[in-house]
Amino acid sequence: MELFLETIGSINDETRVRILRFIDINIEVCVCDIESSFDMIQSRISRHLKILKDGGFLRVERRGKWAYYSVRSPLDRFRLSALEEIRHLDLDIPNLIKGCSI
Amino acid sequence: MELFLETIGSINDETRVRILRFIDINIEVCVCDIESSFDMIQSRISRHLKILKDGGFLRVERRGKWAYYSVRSPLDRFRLSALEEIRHLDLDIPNLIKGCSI
DNA sequence: ATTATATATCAAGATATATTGATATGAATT
DNA sequence: AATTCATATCAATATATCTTGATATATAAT
Repeated sequence: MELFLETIGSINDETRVRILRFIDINIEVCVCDIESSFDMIQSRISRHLKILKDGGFLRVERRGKWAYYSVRSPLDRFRLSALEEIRHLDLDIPNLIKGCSI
Repeated sequence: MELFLETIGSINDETRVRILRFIDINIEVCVCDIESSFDMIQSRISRHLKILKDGGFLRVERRGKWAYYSVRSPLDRFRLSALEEIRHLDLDIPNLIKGCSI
C-alpha cells in the first residue's frame, strides 16, 4: 500500500505531471534544463524530481556536475498505463531550453 | 489535466483504496454497511465515497432510504489498470458487516 | 404530520503537501 | 585548495486535504 500511494502521490500534482511528460518527450534532460524550460526555481524542480523518482517513474544518472533524468525503463504495467494516460492529456509542455552554462 | 488529477487524487488515500477494494469484493454495498464494516463514522465514509465517485471509480444507485455503491462498469482502461493494481495489493479489508437496521 | 433511519453537507481543527529562500553537498576548473 | 557551477536538502510559510461533530436533506413508517 505504501509503495502504491508513493507511486500515485508522485503524479498527483500538476507540476509533476508536466515535468514527467516533458522528460518523456525529451528523453533525457538535466535539472537546469527543466529549470529554465519551466521557469521555476531550482529547489522546486529538484524536489519534484525526487518525488517522481521515488514514485518509480524516473531514473537519474549523474555525469560530471549534471544529473540527467529520464523515464525509467522498463516501466511496470501500472506506471506505464499511467504514463500513457498522461500522454493523452492536453498539456502545456514548454519547449526544451538548455539551461546549463556549458 | 483536472479530470486526471481528480481520478488520481481519489485513490491517493489509504482509506479510499481500502473502501474501493471493499466495494470491488462485495459488488454492491450501502453506506451503512461500509460504516459498520470499517468502524468509521458516517460522514467520513460518505465523503470518501463522493470522492471515489467523482474520481470515476464508483456509481451510486438510490433505492429507498439506501444509497448502493458499486464499481462503475465499464471502467475505462486507465481506471481499470489502477483497480487491478489495487487488487494486487496486500490490503487489510474487513469482512462485510450489514450495518443497516433493516 | 411526526418520528425514525440513511445519507449528504458544512464548519472547525488537525494533518499533509507545496513553495520559497537559504544553505549544504559534490564535481570540475583554475 | 579555492572558486565556480549544478544539484540536493532544510526550515519556514502557504496551501490543500482529512477527520470530526453538528446539521441538513430525503425516504419510509407510524
